[in-house]
Amino acid sequence: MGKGIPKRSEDYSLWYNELVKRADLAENSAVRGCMVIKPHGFSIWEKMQASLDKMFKDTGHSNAYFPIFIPKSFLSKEADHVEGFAKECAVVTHYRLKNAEDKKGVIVDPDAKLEEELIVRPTSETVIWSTFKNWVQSYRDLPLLINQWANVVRWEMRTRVFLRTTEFLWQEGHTAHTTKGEALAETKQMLDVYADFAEKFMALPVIKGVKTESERFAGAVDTYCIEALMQDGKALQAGTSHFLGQNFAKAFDVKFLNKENKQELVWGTSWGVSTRLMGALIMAHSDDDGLIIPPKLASIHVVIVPIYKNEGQLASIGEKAKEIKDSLDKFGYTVKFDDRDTYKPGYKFNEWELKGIPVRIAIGPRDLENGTVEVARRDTKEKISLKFEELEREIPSLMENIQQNIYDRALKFREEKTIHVDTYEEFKKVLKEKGGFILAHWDGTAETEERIKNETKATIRCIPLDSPEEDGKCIYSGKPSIKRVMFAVAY
RNA sequence: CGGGGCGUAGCUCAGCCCGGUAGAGUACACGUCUGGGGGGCGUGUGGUCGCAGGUUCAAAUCCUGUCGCCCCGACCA
Repeated sequence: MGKGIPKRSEDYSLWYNELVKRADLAENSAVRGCMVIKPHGFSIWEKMQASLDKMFKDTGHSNAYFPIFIPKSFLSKEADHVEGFAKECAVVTHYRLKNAEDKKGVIVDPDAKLEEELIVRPTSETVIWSTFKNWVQSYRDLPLLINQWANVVRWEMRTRVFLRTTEFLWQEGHTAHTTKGEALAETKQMLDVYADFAEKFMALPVIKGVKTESERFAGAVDTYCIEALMQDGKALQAGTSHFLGQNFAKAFDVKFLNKENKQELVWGTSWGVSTRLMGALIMAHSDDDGLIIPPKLASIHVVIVPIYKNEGQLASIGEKAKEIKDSLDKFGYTVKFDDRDTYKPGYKFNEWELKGIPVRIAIGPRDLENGTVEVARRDTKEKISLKFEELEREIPSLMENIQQNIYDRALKFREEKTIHVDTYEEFKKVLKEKGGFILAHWDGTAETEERIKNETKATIRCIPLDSPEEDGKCIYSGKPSIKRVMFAVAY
C-alpha cells in the first residue's frame, strides 16, 4: 500500500474500505462483522447524534431506554415482523460459563440453560409495545413520543463497515397515537426531520419516498424513506419512518379509552437512522485524497499547522495560533493547533486532508513577517492568503461556503445521474452505463419488481413523494401506470 | 450455505513448487541534517512462520486435520 489511498475510479469499494481505515474512522474487530468505531469516526457520529437529538426534542420527543434482550415469545406476536427478522437474530441460550475439564479455557455451563431464550434486539418494537400496553389507559396518556439511542444486532451474512455491520448504533423512535391521521402525520414529520438533517447537516441531498410492499419494514403498513445517491451511482437508504397502523397495538393489545368511554386500539409509528449514515457521508462527499466532512459535523473545524525552523519561530507561531483559536472560539468553531514536533508540515497536510478537516491554516516565518496566514479549504483544496485580522470575518463565511458547496456538488451529481426512461432497453442501458436514479413507469406488481431485480439487480428504491401523476406504460409489462417510481442498484 | 483466496514483524507482503533453522518495504525507537505538500542519512527494536498432529537427521516449506479471516454470490438498514 502506497502513501495515498486507492482511486475511486479504479476500485470504489477498495477506496471506501481504505479510506475508513486510513482516516481513522473505524476498523474491523475481533468479532466478525463488528467494527470498532475510532475516536475520529465516533466524533462525527456524536455530532450527528447531537443534532438529531435536538431535532427530536424540538418535535416533542423524549429519550428513554429499553433492554437489549427480548424474550423470544415477544418476537412471535406480530406475524410479518417475525418473518422479517427471524433469519438474522442472535439468541442468548445460557447465562453462565465454567472452567473446561482440561483447564484450558471456559465452556458454556450446560446446567445454566435459560428457560426462555432471549433475543438480542434487531429492533425494539416488540419490547416497547409490550411496555406501551402498561403506559396507555386513556386518550389522555397519548400521544407517547419516545426515542432511544441504542445498539442493535442483525446477523447479516455479508457485512461492510458502517454500511452493514452485525452490531450497529442507531436511534429508534416509537410513538403511539389516538388517530390514524395523527400517526401518519408523525411518520411524515419524522421523515421531514431526517431529510432536513441529511440536507442541512450532512450536506446530502435526499429523495423522500414511500417503499413498495416488498421493501417495506416487516410489520409496517407503510414505510417512508430518504434515499441518497453515492458517487459510484448506487443508492443508499439513509433513513426510514414507518407508519405501523394498528399492527403492533393489536399484537400487544395496546388500547385506550376514548372520550366516549370506548376501547380503541392505538396507532403507531417507528423511525430510525443508524451509523450507516457514516457510510453515506463518506461515499457522498469524499475524494481520492480522503474524507471531506461538512463543517456542521466536524469536531475539528480548523487545524493550524506551524512551519518553523527553530523553537523561537514555533513559539511566535504558537502565540498567533492561540489568538486565532480564541477569536474563532466565539463562533463555536473548534481549532486545533498541531504543534507536534514529530511530523513534518507536508505530512500533517496530508494527514488532516485524509481526515477531512474542513479548513487548514498554515503559518510560517514568511507569514509572521507579512502578518498573513495561508488558508486552505478541504473541499476544493483551494488556498488563499489572508491577513490575521481578516480571519474572524472570513472563516465563518468560508465554513458556510464549504457546507453549501459540498451540498451543491452532491446535488448536481445526483441531478446528472437522475434519468427518465420509457423502455426496458433504455433502462438496462442507462443502468449499465451510468447507474444512478432511474425514473420509470411500473405496473405496481411485486412480480414485475422481482423480475426486474433478478434481471438487472436494480430495485425500486421508492415511489418519490413529489412524483407527479403522469400516464404511462410499465417499462417491463407495458401495463398502464400513473406514476413514475425510482429505480437504482442499492447498497 | 455455494464459489474463490489468504493466515510469516504493528501493517503490506516475499520465501514454500525444489526441506537446511527467517527476509524486504513500511511503521516504531535513537542520533543527525532538515522543515511552505507524505524528507535524507546512520544505528537499532521487533517474528513459538494461525493451531494440532504426522513424515524426516532436519519443516515456514511436504502430508493430515483443525481454527480463523477476506472477497464474490443468495439475504438485508
